[in-house]
Amino acid sequence: MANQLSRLDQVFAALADPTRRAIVMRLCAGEASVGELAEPFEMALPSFMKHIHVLELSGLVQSEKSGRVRTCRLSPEALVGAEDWFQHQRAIWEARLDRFETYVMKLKKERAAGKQPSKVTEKTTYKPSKRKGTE
Amino acid sequence: MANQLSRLDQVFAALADPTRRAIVMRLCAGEASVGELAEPFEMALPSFMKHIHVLELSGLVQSEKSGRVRTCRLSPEALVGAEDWFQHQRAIWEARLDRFETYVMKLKKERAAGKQPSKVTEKTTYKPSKRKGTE
DNA sequence: TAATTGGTTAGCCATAGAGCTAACTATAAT
DNA sequence: ATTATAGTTAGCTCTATGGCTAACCAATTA
Repeated sequence: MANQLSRLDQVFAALADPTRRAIVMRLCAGEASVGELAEPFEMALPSFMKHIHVLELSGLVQSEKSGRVRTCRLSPEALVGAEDWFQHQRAIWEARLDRFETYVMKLKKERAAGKQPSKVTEKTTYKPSKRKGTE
Repeated sequence: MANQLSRLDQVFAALADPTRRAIVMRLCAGEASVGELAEPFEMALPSFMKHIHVLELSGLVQSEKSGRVRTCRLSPEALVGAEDWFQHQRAIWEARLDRFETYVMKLKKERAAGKQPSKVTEKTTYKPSKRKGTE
């Protein structure tokens, strides 16, 4: 489980490089040999191989050698895992937005009732009473 | 547009660090000051501030100083942008899977008709005729 | 006015990352 | 049996990253 976290480290680190993202994109369209993958890049093969290796370590790519050619394919679990992380964050984010909406609604009602909204200045746009409790 | 690509670099690089992912997760639950954000970490403040800075450069976080306290909030566009990247790859990946399904269907029909499937060995599971065309 | 708090700047260090060349291995092709 | 192809290994450079301490503002608070 703690291992899963470091797996996310590796996946995001792998995707932080444009060459590696291009490789992943290419592999989304179907498997390919190292040579085929390397062709569009002006990079020396050993440098390119390092990228392949990083992708394999991250779990994004699997490869298998048959004869003298190594064939690479996408291993989508890692990709999906990273996507899940975003969706999870968005869920939290949107839940907060919902709470914010209801908060704003309450403010509007208070203003409609002529009350002073309790200390909301321009700077502190959203300041829930117990900020510490949300961690 | 090429700038968008390097923006993805920065977003993924930012998210590759567990400290920074934790900060983003924390900010999903609502804005916070640098001090509040730093508190759970055993890191020296200047080190922590570097993480905040990386997050700001990536566009994931915005901050504003009022008095002597700097308040940070999530800036969700960058997050959504990265999520989009995954969804786009998955769309391509799934389209290919669909094509693969129809390919397998065709194979099955051929086998049912007693034909030899044209050169599909155990190793080359999916080998569309024109692989180069898919780039 | 003096002391505290909340960040910030500057500068150092150690490791990791991305690139290279050169030399090597093993499988195909001639 | 050579030669060519497809990767691989080893080892180097250079820069970026993540961490630290020490010293330094600039707002609050006492």
